[in-house]
Amino acid sequence: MTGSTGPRGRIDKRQAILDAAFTVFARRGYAQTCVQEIAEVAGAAKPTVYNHFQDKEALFLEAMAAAGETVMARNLAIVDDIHSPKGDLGPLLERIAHQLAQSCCEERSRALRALTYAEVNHFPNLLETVYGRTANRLAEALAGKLAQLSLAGRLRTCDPAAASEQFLALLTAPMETRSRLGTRKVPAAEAKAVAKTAVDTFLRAYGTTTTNRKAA
Amino acid sequence: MTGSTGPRGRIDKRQAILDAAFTVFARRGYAQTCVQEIAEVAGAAKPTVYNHFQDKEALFLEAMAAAGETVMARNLAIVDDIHSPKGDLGPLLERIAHQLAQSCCEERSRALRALTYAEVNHFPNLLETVYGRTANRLAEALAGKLAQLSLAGRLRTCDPAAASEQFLALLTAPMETRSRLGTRKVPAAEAKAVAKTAVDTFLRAYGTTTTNRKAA
Amino acid sequence: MTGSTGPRGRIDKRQAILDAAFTVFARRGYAQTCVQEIAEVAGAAKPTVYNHFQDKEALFLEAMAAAGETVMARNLAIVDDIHSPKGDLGPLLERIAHQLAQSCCEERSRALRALTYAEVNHFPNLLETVYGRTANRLAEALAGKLAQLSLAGRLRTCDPAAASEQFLALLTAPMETRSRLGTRKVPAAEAKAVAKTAVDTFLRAYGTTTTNRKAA
Amino acid sequence: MTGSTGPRGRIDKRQAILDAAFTVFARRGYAQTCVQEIAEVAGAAKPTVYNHFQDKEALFLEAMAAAGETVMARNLAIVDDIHSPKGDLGPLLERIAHQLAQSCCEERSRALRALTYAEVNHFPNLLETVYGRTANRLAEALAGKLAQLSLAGRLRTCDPAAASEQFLALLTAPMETRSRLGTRKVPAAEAKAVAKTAVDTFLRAYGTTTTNRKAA
DNA sequence: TATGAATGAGCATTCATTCAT
DNA sequence: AATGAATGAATGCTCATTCAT
Repeated sequence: MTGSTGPRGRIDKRQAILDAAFTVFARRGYAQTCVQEIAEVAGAAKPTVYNHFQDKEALFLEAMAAAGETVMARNLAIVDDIHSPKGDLGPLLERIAHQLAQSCCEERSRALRALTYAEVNHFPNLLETVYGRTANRLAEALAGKLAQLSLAGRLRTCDPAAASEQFLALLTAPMETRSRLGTRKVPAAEAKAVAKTAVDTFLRAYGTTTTNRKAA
Repeated sequence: MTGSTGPRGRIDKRQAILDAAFTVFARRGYAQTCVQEIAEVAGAAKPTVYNHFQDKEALFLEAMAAAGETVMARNLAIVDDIHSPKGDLGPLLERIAHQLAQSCCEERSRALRALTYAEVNHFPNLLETVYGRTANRLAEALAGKLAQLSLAGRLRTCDPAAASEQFLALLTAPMETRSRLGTRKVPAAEAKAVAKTAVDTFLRAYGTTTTNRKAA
Repeated sequence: MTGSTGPRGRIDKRQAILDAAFTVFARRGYAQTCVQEIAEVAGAAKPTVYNHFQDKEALFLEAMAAAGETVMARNLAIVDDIHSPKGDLGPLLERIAHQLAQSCCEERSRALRALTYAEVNHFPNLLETVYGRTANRLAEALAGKLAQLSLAGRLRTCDPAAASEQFLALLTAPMETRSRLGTRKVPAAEAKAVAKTAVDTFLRAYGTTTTNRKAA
Repeated sequence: MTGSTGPRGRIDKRQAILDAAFTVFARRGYAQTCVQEIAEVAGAAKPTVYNHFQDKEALFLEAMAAAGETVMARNLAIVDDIHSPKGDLGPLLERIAHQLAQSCCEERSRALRALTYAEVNHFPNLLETVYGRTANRLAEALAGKLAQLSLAGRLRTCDPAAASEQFLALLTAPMETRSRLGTRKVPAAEAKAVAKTAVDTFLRAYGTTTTNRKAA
């Protein structure tokens, strides 16, 4: 017995609306999205949407924040796997890089970026609620890990923030191009190659002799 | 003598509308833009807009293509300045990098990217008419230059396309972050620092001993 | 007690819009009619019109069909009164003719004809949905009655369809002229005279000796 | 020498516009017609139309009047052929009837009727300038001829106006139906049959023994 | 005279939002 | 809480008409 459907129903409905909202916003953009379609996708009536959210703007911001939360959690989990390995650093970083590449190409992630980009003029809050909590947060987490590797002597002494920024740059920018702004699915092999090339360049720039790169 | 203003009126009006259109589309996004505002900014009446362009979509696409043309021309001109210098490669690349960084942060450039990103689902043509003619074209031009440097022994043997892709990645992605998706003007000093760091990493990864980097 | 006004509201509104639509279309013609005026006449807001009908075209077609339905019902009822009388056929036919003359001069009927005539090029469907269900249907019903009279020996043997066609022609065409295409109300006396002359000619052409016309 | 093309050109242009106007008005109806299309069909520019005619309304009225003139002339010519024949009246009337049937089915004629019908509310003048000069005028001319036949003893004593009215009614109303309001071309054979049936009924009602009908 | 260009006014249609149930 | 119905406010687009050449 899961209990009465009363309070549970509400929560589910609210969540369903949030999910539907992000889906439709992602598909059409903010202005082209009509609340009617969100309601339909959520399996609710239009007024129900307004019972849960103040208006279209609020719904958009909440849906974006929620999606940002999800994306960030996944990315942080990936980065959190970084540790100072006993052997080569390369394979570890490549695995991480590949996972991040996959993650940033996934639909929700792409939509989040596109919507933020498109609407940041109209909703400056997105910078904090979304960008700050995803891109920035990820860069910080990665910087932390890189600092540890640096202290452990596995990377040369450097500004971890800059290193993190460049690691992500070498990863995300090429993936963006390869996916044609997200309109094309990047084959796993290509994503792996991008990750490998990124790590290769990264280690050439930031590695130490103890990094034990193959090339060394 | 600039000639009579007679026939000029037409061309100027059309151009004025195109310019106004890009300005307003950049400010508001495609759907939030109303033709009325474009007309006002262009100093014309609404029907005049429709005399020159089929409809809002066509106007958007033409305005985007024109802006893409402009942006591309500037970027290509910057890259075209690359040559095999007698002395250090570093200063040359840093100058190029700085100019590109400035260029990609400039308003038109940013708006073009944001609008393409936001509307590529609705107007798949943008991929060709805008993205292909700006980002891709720039990457190709840079790859050509890097290939020459490689042949000249100033860069290690490498895949010039990959090198180009990474050079641009190290430049544009950090600038994107620093400018907070274009909502903040990046100080010249910061842009210069980004350029320097990018070139530093690039040369560590792709330079040769004859590159004569300071660090060497 | 007519019951709660709750669910009625919907049906009434829709009907009110249909009625208003026909009124305004009749007054102005299809293209000159603006939905705004229909809404006003119906006591509704413009979007309400669009909640009930797909678009202006659909509204027009439904309003025409509904009006056709009404007109047809009345005309069929009139014709249905024809029977084989014991005495003279003349008075009966004259009564019927007079009623039909009145009916086809009435505003709704005239408007239906005029609108069908005017828009049949743009809405070929009108031929079926309106013309077929009014003019044609009436002619068929009358033909049936005339066939019965013929079998009863009250009319000479003839093609009932042709007789029906001519009976109606003798009635409607003159009424059309007399009413100046519907811009003038035909006095009852004049309508009666038209009916009488029509029946007179009809019986001269189709009557038998047992018809017992005065002239006989 | 036909002289300079100056004044001639103007006249031709004006006529071309009038013709084009009627063509397009007939095709689309008054309100749906845009001056642009008239200009195109006439091979002129829009302002040229306004150089010749005050505005759209004036153009419409003139085009209608001109078309009415043409139609009337043809119909009067047909009726004018009626004379008191030596032999049977039937064949003569049938020939006349057939010609009138053809004439009233012809495109210009139909369009004139439909447009008058549709716009008589908006342009009451049409009643005089068009209807009066076509339908009424035709009925009068025919009445004159029938009066002569009556005096000549070839038709029974009667009200010639009523006889004329009914003759035309028996002709035009069925043709209207058969042509599905002008959307279908009535085959010559069918038109001939309608004419024959009309004349048959007419002579049964208005003929005399000297009419020498076959049936007699 | 004829015309390319420009415009004021208007209209169908959509949509976010609110009532009444 | 959820919804069918209703609406005020926009917005894209068209068209009759007028300038300026």
